[in-house]
Amino acid sequence: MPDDLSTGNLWLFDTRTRKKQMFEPAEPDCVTMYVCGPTVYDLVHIGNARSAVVFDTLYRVLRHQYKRVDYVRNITDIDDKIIAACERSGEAPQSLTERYTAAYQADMQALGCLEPVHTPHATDYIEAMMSCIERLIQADHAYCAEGHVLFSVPSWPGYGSLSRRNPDEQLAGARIDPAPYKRDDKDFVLWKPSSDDQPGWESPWGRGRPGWHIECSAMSLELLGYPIDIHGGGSDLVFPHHENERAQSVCLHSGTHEFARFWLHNGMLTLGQEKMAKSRGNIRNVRDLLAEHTGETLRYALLSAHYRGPLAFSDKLLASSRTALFRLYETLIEDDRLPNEDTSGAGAGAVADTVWQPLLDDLNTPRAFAAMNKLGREANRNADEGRQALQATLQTSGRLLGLFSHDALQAYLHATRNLDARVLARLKERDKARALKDFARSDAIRDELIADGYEIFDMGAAPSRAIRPG
RNA sequence: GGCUGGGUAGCAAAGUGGUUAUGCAGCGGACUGCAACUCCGUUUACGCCGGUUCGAAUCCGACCCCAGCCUCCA
Repeated sequence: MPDDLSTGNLWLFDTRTRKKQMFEPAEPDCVTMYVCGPTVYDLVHIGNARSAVVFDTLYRVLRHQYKRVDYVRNITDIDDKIIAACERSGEAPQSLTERYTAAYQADMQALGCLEPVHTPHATDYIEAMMSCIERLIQADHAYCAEGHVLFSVPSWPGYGSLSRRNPDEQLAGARIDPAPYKRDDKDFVLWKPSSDDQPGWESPWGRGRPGWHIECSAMSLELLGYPIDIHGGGSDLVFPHHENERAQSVCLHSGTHEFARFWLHNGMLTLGQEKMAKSRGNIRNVRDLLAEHTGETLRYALLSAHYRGPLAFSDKLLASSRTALFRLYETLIEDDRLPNEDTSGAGAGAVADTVWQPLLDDLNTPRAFAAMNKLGREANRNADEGRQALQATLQTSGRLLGLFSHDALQAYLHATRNLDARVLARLKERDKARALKDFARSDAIRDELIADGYEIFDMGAAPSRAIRPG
């Protein structure tokens, strides 16, 4: 257990060493982080979003601590699944990938994710990939066979140490038929031939397209250099994707210099008892969820568990997240006004130490949330001076986690306070009836408004109010 | 079969040798004409069996169960 938390250092759990380690960038004040983004052949589901939200939160924490954070999240826009989707629908690949890239970016923005510093599209880096492949061939880590270029797994003894697998002990049977042109069953594709009707690029090995793993090696090298500080992604990418990516990248650098100083992996969302996955048909896509919930509700739900563990996703979770979040909104909103902000929009207070410390401890968002809830309660308990300071601290702390954005608060304010004339009139009527102690009448009006989805608040001597939390 | 993680109250989820996690839900109270909101209090816990210890949910050992990866996957 890190004793040095009090020193203000960030500790992160590294998949490769299976240890929580103190993080420091290789270059002081400049952090490089690469996170695997989506393959854009469909709308993303909430499980995909978890990865984006988790690493966005880490990005925010890093930005809070370091002057510069070069954060890259790629878009895979060349892939067999894209080709298959186009064959089914008849749509051109570029049109399909552009559509789903835009959808992804809109969805992630709705979830409060900041735009990464770079969002490279794989198809813009084909040259870089070919150059990597060429170098791997020259270094005898790759070979050509029947229009394919394959990475030779036995050529690098370090293979398997990220995912802690002994390649020889993996279940050999019941998999895809081992391609006859592979020297070793474990070898994987760097470049594969494309038929005339498939997307492809001319290369020294014929017209073809890159394998999945080489994309990330090439783009991270191109944009962030070598090595990088942090490589992130879902835990289902550890093997084979990150294992392969690491093998390629390390073999491009003499086979001895480590590629990523920290490997971070977020856990899976489960729906019922199973992992949420397209292949199981149990997905909830972000687009549909956003029709029923705010982006911040989804974000709160996704961050309510520690990023490395599984999270049981359900409508109940969303409902409780929404209630909890709206309660915090009400704590921040005073007299139907948004809280004060400084010019940067960061919020007027400082981040609470009780929120910050858990984040430094391997991004413990549940503990940070617990601290925020305590701040909120403390603020509600305080009538005056203390209240404002606590509100400011709460707001700034939430902002750090990508919550309480100006837009979200304003939208909430608008949605809950924007009462039509009929409702206002009924409220007034009810206040009048109450003043006359005509409670049968006042309660009838209240029941009517509640039936319409309003919550009624009596304010003592002041006029009563209604909001509609939706 | 190999490799990872898990099993904490109604639900979700932190914590990890002795001290309230937290949120939602429930219950009781204050407030209220009654409610709601808010606040205060509070009921349900640490898979099973042993062991170590003054003390274990937390450490050790065995066992049971669950999930993920080994094939595209966040």
